[in-house]
Amino acid sequence: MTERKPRKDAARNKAAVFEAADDLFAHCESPEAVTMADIAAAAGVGKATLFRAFGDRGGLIGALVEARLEPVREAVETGPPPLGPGTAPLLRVPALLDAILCFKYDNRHLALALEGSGGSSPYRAGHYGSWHTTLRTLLEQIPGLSGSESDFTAHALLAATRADLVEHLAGARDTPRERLRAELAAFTARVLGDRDRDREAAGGTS
Amino acid sequence: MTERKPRKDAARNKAAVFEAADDLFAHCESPEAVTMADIAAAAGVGKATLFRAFGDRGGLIGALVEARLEPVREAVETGPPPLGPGTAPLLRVPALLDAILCFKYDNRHLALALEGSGGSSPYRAGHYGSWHTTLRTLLEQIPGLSGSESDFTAHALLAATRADLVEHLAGARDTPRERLRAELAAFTARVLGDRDRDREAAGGTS
DNA sequence: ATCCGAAGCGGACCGCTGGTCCGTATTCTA
DNA sequence: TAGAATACGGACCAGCGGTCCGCTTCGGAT
Repeated sequence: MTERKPRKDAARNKAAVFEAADDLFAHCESPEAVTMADIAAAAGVGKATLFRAFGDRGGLIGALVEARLEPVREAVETGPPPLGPGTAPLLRVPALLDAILCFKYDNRHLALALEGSGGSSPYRAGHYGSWHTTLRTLLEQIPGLSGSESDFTAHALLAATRADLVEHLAGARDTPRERLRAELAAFTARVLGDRDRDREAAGGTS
Repeated sequence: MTERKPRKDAARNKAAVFEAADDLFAHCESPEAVTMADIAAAAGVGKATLFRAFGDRGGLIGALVEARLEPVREAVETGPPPLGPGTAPLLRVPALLDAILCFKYDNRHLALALEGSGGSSPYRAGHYGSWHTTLRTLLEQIPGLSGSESDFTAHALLAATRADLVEHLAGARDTPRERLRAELAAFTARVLGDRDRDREAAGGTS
C-alpha cells in the first residue's frame, strides 16, 4: 500500500534509459539489432540496471511504448471530440483508428520493436486489450452490426493498423502519411457501411 | 539447367526433418521454444544438415509452410470455383480469404512460427506478395472500389487473417473454427459493400 | 563386384544474446 | 553524521543460431 518513493538516481537512470532506447530504436536498422547492452551503454548505466528497472526486454519496450502512448490514451479517455467520449460512434470509430494509425506511423520504431518483441503475441500486450474493448463497445452502438460481429470487427480493424504493415507501406514502399490515413479512413468507412462513401468511390476515378 | 539429382539419404533426411519439425511445432508451447538442435535431434540428423538443406531457421520454416501450402495454392491457381479462376470477384474474394483463414487455422503452429521467425516482417515472405497480388487484382475488378484503394484493402483484408490473431481467437479464446469463418465472411462482405448483408444484419438480432 | 570421386554427414565449436550475482557506492532517515 | 536500506555495474552464465572439417556413404563407371 505505502509506496516507497524511488531514489533520485533511480528515476534519473530510468529517464536516461528511456531516452537512449528511443534514440537507438529510431536510428538503428532493425529493432532486433538493438541489444540490451547497447541501450545500457548509450544510457551510461550498467546492464543490470535495465533488468532491475524493467524486468526484461519486453518490459522495457512495453514501458517505453506505454509512456509515449499516454497522450493518445488521455485524448481518447478525456478529450474533445471527435476522439474523446460523447462522440457519435460513426464519427468516433474512424477518429480512434486514425489516432492509432498516426501513433504507429510516428513511432514505427517503437511499435515495431514492441510487436516483434520475443514470442509473446501483441494481443497480450496491455494496451491492445484496451483499444479492442473501446473499439468493440463503440461498434456495438452502431446499428447494423450484430453484437457478436463487433468483437471480430474490432480485431480486424485494429489488424489494419499493425505496426509491420504500417512499416511495410510507409517504410519500404514510401506511402506518405496522409495517403495512408486516407486509405485507412476509406476502409473504415466501408466497414461501417457508409453509403455516401460507396457512391463517391463508384463515381470519382481519382 | 541440368539439375543434379539429390542423393537418396539427402532426400530422406529432408523428409524426416519436415516431419520432425512439423510435429515439434505442433506439440510445443511456443514456436520459439523449438530450437534447431531439437529438430535435428528429433529427425535423427546432425544440426549442420538442417542448415545445409535450408540455409537458416527462417528457410526451414518457410520451406515447411510452402510445402503444406501448395495444395491451397494449386486450388487457387487451377481449381474449380469458387476458389479457382473464372469466378466472379465478388464470390472469389471471400472464397480466397476463407481458404487462407482455414489454412492458418489448421496450421496455426506453422503459420505462427513463420510470422514470428526472426525480425523479418511477414510481408517479405514469398507467398504474402502472391496472395496480395491475387487479392488486389480481384478487388480491382469490383466496381465501387477505386484502384488505389484496392491495394490497401487487400492488405487490410489479409491482416484480418494474421496468424497471431487467429491463434489469439482460436487458441486463447476458444473460438470455434466455423464461427471464425463466419465472422471473417461477414467482415469481408461488409468491406465488399454487400447491401443484402447490411439489411440482414440490421434486421435480425441474432 | 569393385573402386573412387564427390556429395553428404554430424557433433564439436564459435560469437553473441538475454538475463543473473554479489561486492561496492549512493541515497535517505534520524 | 552514522547506519541501514536501496540501487549500481560489470563480470559472469546458459543457451541460441550458425559454421567447420574430418569422416562416412552414395552412385556411376569399369
